[in-house]
Amino acid sequence: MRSHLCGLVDESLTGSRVALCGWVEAVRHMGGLCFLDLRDHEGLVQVVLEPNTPPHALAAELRAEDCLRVQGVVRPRLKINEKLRTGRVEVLAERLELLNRARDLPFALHEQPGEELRLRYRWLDLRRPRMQRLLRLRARLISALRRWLEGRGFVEIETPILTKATPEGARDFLVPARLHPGCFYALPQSPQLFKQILMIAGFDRYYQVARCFRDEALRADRQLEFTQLDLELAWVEEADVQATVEAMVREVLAEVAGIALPDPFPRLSYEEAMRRFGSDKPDLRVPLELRELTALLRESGFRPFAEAASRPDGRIAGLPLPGGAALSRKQIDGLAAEAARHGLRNLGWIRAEDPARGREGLQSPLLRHLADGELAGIIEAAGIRAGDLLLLAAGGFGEVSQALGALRLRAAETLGLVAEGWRPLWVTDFPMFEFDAAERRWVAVHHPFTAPRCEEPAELLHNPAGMLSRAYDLVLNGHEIGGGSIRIHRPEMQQAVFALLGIEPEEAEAKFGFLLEALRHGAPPHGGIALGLDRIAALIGGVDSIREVIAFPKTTTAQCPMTGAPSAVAPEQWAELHLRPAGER
RNA sequence: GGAGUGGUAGUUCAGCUGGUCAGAAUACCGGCCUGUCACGCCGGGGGUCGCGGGUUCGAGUCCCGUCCACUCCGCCA
Repeated sequence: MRSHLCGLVDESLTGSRVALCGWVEAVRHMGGLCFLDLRDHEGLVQVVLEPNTPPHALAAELRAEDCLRVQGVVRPRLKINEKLRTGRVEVLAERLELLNRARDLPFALHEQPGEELRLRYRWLDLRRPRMQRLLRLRARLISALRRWLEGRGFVEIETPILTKATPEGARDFLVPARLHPGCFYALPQSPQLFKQILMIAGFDRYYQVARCFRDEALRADRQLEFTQLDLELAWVEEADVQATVEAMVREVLAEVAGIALPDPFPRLSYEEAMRRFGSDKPDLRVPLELRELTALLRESGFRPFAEAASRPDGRIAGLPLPGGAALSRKQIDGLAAEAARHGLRNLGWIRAEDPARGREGLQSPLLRHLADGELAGIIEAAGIRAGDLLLLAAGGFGEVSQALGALRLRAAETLGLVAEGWRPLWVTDFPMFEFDAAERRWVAVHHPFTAPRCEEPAELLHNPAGMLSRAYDLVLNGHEIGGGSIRIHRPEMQQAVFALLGIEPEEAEAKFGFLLEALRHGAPPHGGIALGLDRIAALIGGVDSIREVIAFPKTTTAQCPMTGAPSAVAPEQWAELHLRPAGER
């Protein structure tokens, strides 16, 4: 009612009698006149009380954030303040009704309190125009996605929240099963297996706005529970899924946020992404690229370079920063610290005053270690010009790539090189497995249900290290907003993957028997994707944290300042669930 | 599990190498103000300096521990 009426109050109603509800944003007195700013979600509506009218007595008692109903006549305003968006409408009040009195608030709505306070008093925080905008944007996004999918034959099917624990992947949230002592349900990390079952069940275009749960550390872009747009299609290959998702994302983001995305999205292999950008989710708004120096420095007289270049997995790479010579020593140290955070102990750099003068035109702690030819080769290979700075890293491929990838982003920000706009891309050709050195076994890069790039299980078993998968990630401006794959639809291949992951046949039957059995009943080829709705909403809303687009998020210690969750429960509840508090026997 | 930054009035913050450092703005309370819109002017109240311990003649300040918030690494199939 409030929004409805407020929405109707505009200048076209001049002279009309209206009733509207809202919070009193501010009360101002000027002689016998009183001005109230009544706030709806769009902004402020001004209410005027003239001297000595009955409502005035009440108005004198009002304070900010009281809840009020006003009846009166809309009249032309005398002044307008475009900057503050107030004074758009003036209502001469005939009757004021105080619906609910507000006590002093812990913070004024125009103030900028810390995040903990905002979360504790989330009902106040959410009243503010910024949060109204973000949550309404999120709602429009989800609504538009649903409409798009519904229009193309996708069926939304709900899958269980209480389900079965999965052995791999993230840590599960477990729910004790009262009716089955010692047994637990798990909250889903994703509806992955259910949607594959739905493909086998003949729902060949499924989607779900699905809440997912992972008991892992929280971050600006990670919450314990988050929302995926989960999709799956039968009888498809990579290009089909990608074309569908691309069209959906392109059309929906244009509709809800006026964002124009390229058609088609560029594709980049995982290998090329790591080589050129040092990341599997490169931000293409940044015009910087890594340069390969490994071969050039294989014979270097500088031991660290020669050693790194001779390692089988070694890499020496440079990151040229145009105009980077202007960076201060302190700023370079800051970049080195960033590299250290990503596991790179020594960051080399060469500052190019005038590379045409050879060694004389360069500044670097490395100068005395490198021969003239090497220096010239590096400058040439990296494309260094006067005024540039070259960052250098040597070591293992992953370590060097990741560190320079992080520096690429950091330096671009420092140098103001991040372009405006929206740059999506697909990252494809991921490896099927990577070797976990600590646990000395293969682990799935995507997940164990992802199809490999081969037809026969024997091929996979013969070459797990070199096998690529049929997975793909969707990246937007350096953020992974979705990941998916073509799935395994033959039980023999699924068993081969389980075997490579060290899951014994009996274990596989116990944990995934239902999937293997379903695959044996004529499973069609299928594939899909899951998009991170929180991340997409945050991106198009222009905010840095998904907490800003979640109504009631958790803090980084996984607590809710508003409700106090999680909290202790009574001993009777422990007993009922066949549990004992830690420490008791 | 690890690293970093922060925690001082309701709120946002200042407070240097330990010694009038208990401060500002805003909010709140009282008074004044006939077109205000973060109104303005005058006056007033308000703090366990996150918590615990230590060093010192003396700690908001230094040290140790701890809790909380945020960022990052690990982790997130």
